[in-house]
Amino acid sequence: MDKNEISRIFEEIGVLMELKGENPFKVRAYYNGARIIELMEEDLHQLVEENRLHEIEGIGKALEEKIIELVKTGELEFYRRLKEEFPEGLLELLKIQGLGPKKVRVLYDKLNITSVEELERACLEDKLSNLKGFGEKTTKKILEGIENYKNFSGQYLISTGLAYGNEMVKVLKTNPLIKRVSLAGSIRRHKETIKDIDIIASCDEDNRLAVMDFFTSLEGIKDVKEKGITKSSLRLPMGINVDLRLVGDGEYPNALQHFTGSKEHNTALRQRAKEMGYKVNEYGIFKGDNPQPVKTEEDLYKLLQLDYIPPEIRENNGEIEAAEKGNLPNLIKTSDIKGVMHIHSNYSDGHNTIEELVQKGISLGFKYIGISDHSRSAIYAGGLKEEDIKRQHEEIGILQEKYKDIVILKGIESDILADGSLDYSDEVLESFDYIIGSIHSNFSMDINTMTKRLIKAINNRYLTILGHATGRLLLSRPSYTLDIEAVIEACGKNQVAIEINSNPHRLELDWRMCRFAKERGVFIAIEPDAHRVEGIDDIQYGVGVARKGWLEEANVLNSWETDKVLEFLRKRKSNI
DNA sequence: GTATCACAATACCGCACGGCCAACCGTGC
Repeated sequence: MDKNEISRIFEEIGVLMELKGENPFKVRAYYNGARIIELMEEDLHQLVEENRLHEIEGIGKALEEKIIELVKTGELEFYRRLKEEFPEGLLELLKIQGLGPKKVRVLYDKLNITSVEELERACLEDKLSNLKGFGEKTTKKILEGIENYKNFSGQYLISTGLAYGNEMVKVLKTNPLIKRVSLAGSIRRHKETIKDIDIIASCDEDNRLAVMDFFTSLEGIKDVKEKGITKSSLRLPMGINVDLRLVGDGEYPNALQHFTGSKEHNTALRQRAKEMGYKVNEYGIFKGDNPQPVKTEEDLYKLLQLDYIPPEIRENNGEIEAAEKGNLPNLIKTSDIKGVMHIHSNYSDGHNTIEELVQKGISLGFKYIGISDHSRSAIYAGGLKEEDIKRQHEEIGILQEKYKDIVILKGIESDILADGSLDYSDEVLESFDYIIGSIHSNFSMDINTMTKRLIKAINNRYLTILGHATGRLLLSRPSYTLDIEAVIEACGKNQVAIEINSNPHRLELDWRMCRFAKERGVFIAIEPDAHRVEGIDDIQYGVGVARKGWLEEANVLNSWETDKVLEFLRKRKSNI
C-alpha cells in the first residue's frame, strides 16, 4: 500500500472520529498524520523496515502501529470497524457548506438521513426546523450548499489528477508491450479541476488483450468498471476513474490529439481540415480514403499548416488563428521561474524556518526568495506583530550574510482589512521590500463595496502584489462577489502585479482572466503560497494556469532577473 | 493521539460570525 492511500485512510479516520464526537485533539492527530505521510520524502516502506517511523515528529505509538499494519497487511482493523459505525453517505454530507460533523450527526440520529438526496428531500419537506439547533435559515443555507455540491461532485483537483495520472503512466511505461503512452484529456490541458484520468497508449494489435490484462490487474485499484481490448475503465480507491484507450501505433498521434480535446478545439480543427480537403478523426487524417502519414501530434498540426499548439491552450480561444499566422505565444515554463515571493515561515503559520526555505530556494536554482508571513490581523494564522517583524528582519539580515548566492527579500502578506486599508502603519509598511495584499475575512460584501475595498488597497503605494484575487477555493467555495475586470484594470494603472496562487485549491487568478490582465499590461507573479518547504514545488500548477492564460516570460514578474524585479519593487514603493 | 524541561498530567492557532434561542454552539478562516 502506498503512502497516498495511507494518507487518505488517516484523513477518513479523522472525519469518522469527528462524526463520533471524539476528542478534537485526537482527531487532529490523525489529520496531522495524514499530512505528514502525504508530504514525506523518505520511502515509507523503508522506514517501516528499519523501524524508524516514530522518529518522525507527529507520528507516535498509535499511528506507527497503524501504518505498520497497513503496509504489511494492506488493511487496518481499526479503520474497518470505525467505517462500519456509519453509512458511507454521511461522509458526502460533510462536503456540503455549513454542515459539520455535529449537524450531520443530528441529521443521521434524528431523521436517519444518510445521503445528499435524502437531505435535499428533508429540506424541501421542511423536516429540519423541528430539530434542536436547526431553523428556517439553516434549511435555506443547506439547500444552497446542496446546489453548490451538485456543481462540484465527481470532480477533482488537477494536483490529484496529475499525482495519480503520472503514477499510472509511469507504471504503464514499465510494460514492454506498450510503445507509447501519455495522459490526455483535461489533465493534459491542465484544467484546474478534472472529472477523470484519460490515458492513451499504443501497442501491436496482437498484444491488446495482454496490455489490458496488465492494466486491469494493477495493484491498488478499487474495481474494474469495464474491460475491452480498445478501452478499459477502472476506479481508484479514492473514487477517481481512470480510462485507458489502446490504439495501434500508427493511430497514436490522432488518438492522443482527439482525446486531449478540448471538444471545441477539435471541432474548429476538423472544420479547418475539411476546408483544406482533409478529414480528421480519432483514427487518422485522410485525403479521400487515403490515410496521411503522421508520426507525431506535431506532424498532424503541420499537415494542417499550423504551428504546434501546446495542449494547455487548446480551448478554441483563438489559438488556431494564432498558430496559422505564426503568432502563438512562447509560453512560460517552470524552468523560467527565477524566484518566489509568497512563502510563509514558522514566524506565522508556516512549518519551516526561514533558513530552510532559503536552502530550498537555492536547491531550485532561484536567484531570489521573499518571505511573506501573515500580518497581525490574521490571528488564526499567527500573524506578525511589529516586534516579530523587527526580529524577522534581523534574522533575514544575518541569513543574507551567510547565503550570498540568493537575494532574500523582506515581504509580508498583509490582510486587506474591511475598509481596504493595509494591516500596519505606513512606517511599518515602509520597512518591507514588497507587500502582498490578500483578503482573508469579511467575504460577504456586495459587489460595489468589495470592489471599492480592493481598489483602495491597490491604490496604496505600498501594495506590490494582489494575492488570490477572488478568494475562491476550488470544489468548495465560490469567489466573493467583485468586479474583477475593474480590479484588474486598477492593477494595470497602478502597476500592481496580480498573483497566480499555485496552491491547487486556489489556482487563481483564473486562467480565463489572465489574457485580459496581459492585454492591460498587468504583470503576474506565479506564487506557491507555501506553508512548508515542499509547498514551493506547487509552482508547477501555477505555471500550468499561466500557460493556459497565454502568459510569456515578459508577463511573469518572477521569471525576471533580480535587478529588474528589484527595480519594479522600488519603483512601485516610490510612486507617491 | 502526540509531545513534553514535572514521566503523570497537561496543552494542543484563537477569534468572528451566524443562527437559534435567550447565553451559546457550530462552522470556518
